[in-house]
Amino acid sequence: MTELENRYIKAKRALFDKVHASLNEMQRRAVHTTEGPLLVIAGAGSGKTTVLVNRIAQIIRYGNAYYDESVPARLSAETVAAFEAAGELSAEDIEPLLGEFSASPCAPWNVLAITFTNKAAKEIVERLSRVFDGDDIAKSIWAGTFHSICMRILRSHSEKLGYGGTLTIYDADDSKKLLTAVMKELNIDEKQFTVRSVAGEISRAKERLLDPEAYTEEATAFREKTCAKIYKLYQSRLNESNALDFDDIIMQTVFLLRREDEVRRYYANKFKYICVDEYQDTNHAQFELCSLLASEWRNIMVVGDDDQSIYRFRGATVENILGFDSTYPDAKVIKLEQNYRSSAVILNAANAVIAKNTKRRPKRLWTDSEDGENIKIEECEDQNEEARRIADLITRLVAKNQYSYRDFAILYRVNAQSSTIERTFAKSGLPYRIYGGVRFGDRKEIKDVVAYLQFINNPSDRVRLKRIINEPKRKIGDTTIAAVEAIADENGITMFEVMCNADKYVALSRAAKTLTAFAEMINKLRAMLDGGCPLDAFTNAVLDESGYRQMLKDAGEAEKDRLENIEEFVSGVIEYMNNNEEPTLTGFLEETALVADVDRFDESADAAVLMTIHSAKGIEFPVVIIPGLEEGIFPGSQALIDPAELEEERRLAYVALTRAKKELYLYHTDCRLLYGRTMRNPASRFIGDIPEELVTRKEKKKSREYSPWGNASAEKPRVYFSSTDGQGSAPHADVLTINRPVAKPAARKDAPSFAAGDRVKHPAFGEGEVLSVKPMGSDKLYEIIFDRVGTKKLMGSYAKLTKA
DNA sequence: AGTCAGTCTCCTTCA
DNA sequence: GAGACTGACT
Repeated sequence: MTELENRYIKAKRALFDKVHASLNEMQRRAVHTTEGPLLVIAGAGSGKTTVLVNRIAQIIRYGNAYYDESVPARLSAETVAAFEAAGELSAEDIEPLLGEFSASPCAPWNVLAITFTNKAAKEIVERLSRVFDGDDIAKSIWAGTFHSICMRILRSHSEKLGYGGTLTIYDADDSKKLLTAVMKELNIDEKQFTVRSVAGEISRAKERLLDPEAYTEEATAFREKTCAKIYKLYQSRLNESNALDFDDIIMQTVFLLRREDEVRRYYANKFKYICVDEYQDTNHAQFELCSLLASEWRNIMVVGDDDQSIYRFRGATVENILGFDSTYPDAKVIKLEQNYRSSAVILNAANAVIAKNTKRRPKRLWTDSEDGENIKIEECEDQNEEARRIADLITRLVAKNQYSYRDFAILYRVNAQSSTIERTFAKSGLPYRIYGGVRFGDRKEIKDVVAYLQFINNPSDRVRLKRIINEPKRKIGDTTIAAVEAIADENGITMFEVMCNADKYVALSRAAKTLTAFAEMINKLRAMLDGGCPLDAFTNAVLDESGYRQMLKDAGEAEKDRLENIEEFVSGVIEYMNNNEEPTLTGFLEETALVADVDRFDESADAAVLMTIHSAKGIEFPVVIIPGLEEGIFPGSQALIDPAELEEERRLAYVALTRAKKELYLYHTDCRLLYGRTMRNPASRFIGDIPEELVTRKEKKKSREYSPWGNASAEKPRVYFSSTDGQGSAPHADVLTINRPVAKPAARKDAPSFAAGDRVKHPAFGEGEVLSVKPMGSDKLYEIIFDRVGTKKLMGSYAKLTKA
């Protein structure tokens, strides 16, 4: 290397260091390592997304310019002259020279970024738009979930797939329905083989890229052989309906790339740079997909944290991230261990808990930040006291103006824990939001309407046909449906074709009229669509022609919510039309299938957040509260017998602890009512793993005082905040006194009172209407239906209600 | 075909 | 303890 070249490289690197001056050393190294396989182990809160975004920006701006090999064979006369004039070139001087001849900048569409959630993909695109000051570049990179990327590939090569007509995606619910039908058809004993377990088995087979034939070959035990039979029929039923389940989307893409070498070469050449987020959550099929896509350029970067692998139960294999450097022996490994999120105390506690795992890459997070508050551990009598203490804590800290409600997150192991907490919060008027539960797209009415659209779009879809054929009621019962299906199978045609010609089949004579009427309606709607009817008008036509809307209207008050949801769905269609230049029904349906929820999680509301630890991954909160730290709950009961399961629970605990920025509160109880049973469990081993010097324990009140009714299941405590004067309607007068919160939420003696029918406003829940008022001592319990969040019960003196 | 009562199940979850 | 599901009855 000549003297000049050395000076050139030095100047070049100075430039890149300057561009990324805000990053730390390791982050910068990750951003600059653009060539070859790269594994980035990104600890919790270590700036993973920042690295990902900056690295993609670096690639698009400068290609492989950082690298020595990218020194031009001969520096141009211009550069040589520049060096001669300046002696040493500064960072600024080198930039214009760089782009011209040494770097090979990379077109954005040659970059592929794969994530697990739409939210993560969206965040990458948004942050890139900010870097490039506009959408154009950010929108042209291929960024998306595994499933959306695969659908994009599958769609472009549908002719090679062997599916005829329009593809349909079956969600977990549809798949289970089909599976139930298949198992019934094969006379499988439902006691011995639950749909749930068989669905899991097939899902795992697909994750391991075993098609029915390959799976059958592997099957030895009776159980596997039975599953093989089911899998075979299930898969052929999917094919008949032109349907893919979620696992198919990945598996069929891998098969396509393996089978069609020119397709593989096309994508592998196209994607010069590949980034995979949350690599610890990938399964075998996803691993294989990445390998195939990276097979030409081998510029594959994977980011993840083996300590945060918490999806083993859905097929993720930590081995992918643990073994990345043996899959790619030339891989560079960079660890991001500086944490920018949590206090030192929180971080040390998390380190101590995770250190007990054996299957992990050794690492230790560190931080520059201060020690911070000790971790508080509280022991309670039962889940009711636990919930009350949590409510008190939040109320107290908010009253001190230390935090707002939105700064608190209550993270639990199982959803069943949420109900007690929710009830307690509602009673004290403490604003909260629950994440999880029934999603918009999972609601029956939405699934029904989507099924109509799916069926019109793809009339071979049997599962959706069965869903809508008698909804609203058309007097087409199970017997008729079974007859139609049998005829379709015999003649190798679709059920819909049978229905169109129902009058020609003797077996259907009785139902022929209703069947043809249904078929005509579908054909009419199909014609509207083909005639270019806009999607929103079309959706409305479907709702009217099918009688679905009328059915809900007729039900009146009982189905008011559903009717509203349907109208919201139509708004969703309009939104899709506004966001897409060429809106199509197929496009809309695919988006609905792959985008779980239009984030209905209102981040702006000032309310405490309730969610499972799993759904909290990737989010941070100033104060994290973890209830239920008991053996058998967290770690869960299965973990007590299975060491691998225990390691997963430990990782889950690590994720939970590292969500906290400033303060951490851990709760455990002596006895707990869960799933209708009262249990007594010792405190979680994870509590014991935290070094004592980081902990402040809060003494339990003497149990005699706290539990006058003894066994929690013996008598249910009712209302604790029943009145401000102690004369309430609680079962025991002393209960009321003793259970009064240590620091009560600010009760308002002057609280305005409302009557049923009044419109009221709540700081967190928004506006609503009072449904009923029950006097409780000197206070009132309101049942209010809020416009946005539904019905809540609130105590008048605690809830900050105003007239709307 | 629809309703009601008894039965069963229950971890975590994204596409 | 709650919700989903099943099966018998009308």
